[in-house]
Formats: sequence, structure tokens, C-alpha cells
Amino acid sequence: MLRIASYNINGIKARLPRLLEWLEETRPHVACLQEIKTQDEGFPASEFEKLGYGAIWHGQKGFNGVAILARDAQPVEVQRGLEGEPEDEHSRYLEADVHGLRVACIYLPNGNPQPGPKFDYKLRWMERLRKRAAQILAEEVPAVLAGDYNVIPRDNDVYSVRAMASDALMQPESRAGYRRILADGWTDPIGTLRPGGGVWTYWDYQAGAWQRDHGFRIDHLLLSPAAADRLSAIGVDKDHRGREKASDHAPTWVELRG
DNA sequence: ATGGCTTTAAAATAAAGA
Repeated sequence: MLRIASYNINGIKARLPRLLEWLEETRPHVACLQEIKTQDEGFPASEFEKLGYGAIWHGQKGFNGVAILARDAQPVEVQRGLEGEPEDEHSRYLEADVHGLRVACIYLPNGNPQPGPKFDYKLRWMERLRKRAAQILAEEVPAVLAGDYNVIPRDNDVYSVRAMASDALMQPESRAGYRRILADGWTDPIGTLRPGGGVWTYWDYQAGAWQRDHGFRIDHLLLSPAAADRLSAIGVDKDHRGREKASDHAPTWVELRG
């Protein structure tokens, strides 16, 4: 069994004790981290080594930034960044081979406010991701595209459709971009196994959202056909969202046989 | 709520997040 987790940690410096605690408690085989919010020099690789995790990372000053951790293994980098906009300097994509899988770590742009240039960038970035994802599909390898997609795929993936109606996360264009990736051959295992919705991966810091369970599902792990054939379990480590100094996201994971 | 927190960067506020 392999467990692959996605976790938007909202700052690796502020979150390090919580992150190490989560790794020790749950021991995922692969952990894709988003919003590390540090330059490459500030990445605490030695802290992960102590726990038996190898790592690669793609940092940036102040915001964004992604990393892939692997238990008792060193991820072999395949690609960083997406093609199509050479002037795009955001650190949002990192891809590696590890534990017999192709793993992509994704931090899709938020896109707010919409409409506007940030929303346009989000939609373009989704199409750039889709192109890369199609190349991976063509390789016919077991693959997981894990990350914070900043897309609420369906109305039952949010606590209140009305409250979020004008948000970039659930605009028809955002959902259509996500659906196009699925239509190419990727599977959303949580969406498939929980057709009734009600699974949240994010709760805002504001307005008592956690206490009221006002959440939504935006962290996704898309599976290639060869990976989907091996799916054995899904989950969200919800209790980690409720701890002191927690990220506003909860770790989200899939388990694959073999 | 066009921002009720939170983090980062950096020196008091401002950007970004979702």
C-alpha cells in the first residue's frame, strides 16, 4: 500500500512543528506540500531527513512554493514549472518519480478577484496544466496529480453555494477547466467515492468557519487510469485542521494497492 | 463584510490568500 497526501501548509516556517507532527503521526509515503512560502535556501530539508523523508522543492520569496516529500526515498525530479508562459515566475508546479509513481505537486492560482487578470491567469494556468497532464497520460504510467486546485468542483463540495457564488473557486469557467482535465482520462477519487459531497479540505480562518464547519473541497488528487485501478482508500486528516497554529487546509490523501 | 484571520516581508503597513 502507498499513501499519497496533499497538504497546503500555508507557510513552512510557521507550520514546521505541526508539519513534522503530522508526518510522524501519519507517515505518508509521499507528501505534496503547497504554499511553502519560502525561498529555496530556507527550506528545512534536514528536519525531514531526520524523519526519514527525502525531498525536492521549488520555492519563492514570500508566497507560493511547492515541495514533494517521500518516506525512505529520494524523489527524482522530472519537471518544475509548466510550459506555455516563460515570463511566469510563480512556483506552483513540481513533478517527480518516486515509489514507482509519477507524482505532480500542484498549486493552482486562486483567481480572485474575478473577473480580472488574476482570474484570467488561473484559467490559462489550468490549460497549461491540462497539456502537461495529457503528456503524462500518454506515458501510461501510474500517476497522481496532487494539490490545491482552488476549484470547488460541484455544488455539494461547499457548505454554502450562495456564500461562495461569486468566488473564483466555483465559477463555471473554473469548473469547466477542471472537468476538461477529468474528461481527458483523470479520476477524482473523492468525488467519485463520495457522490453526495460533504467532504471538506479547507476551512477559512475567518468568521468561525472551522467551528461552524463552513468548509469546502479544493484539494484534489487526480489519478491516471493505472493509478485509479489500484485505489483502495481516500481520506482527510480533519483533526489536524483543529489544532493550535494549524493551516487553513487539512491533509487530503489516497491509498493505492501494491 | 469591498474582509471578520493568518503568513510573509520587513519595520508600519501591504500583499496575498480563498
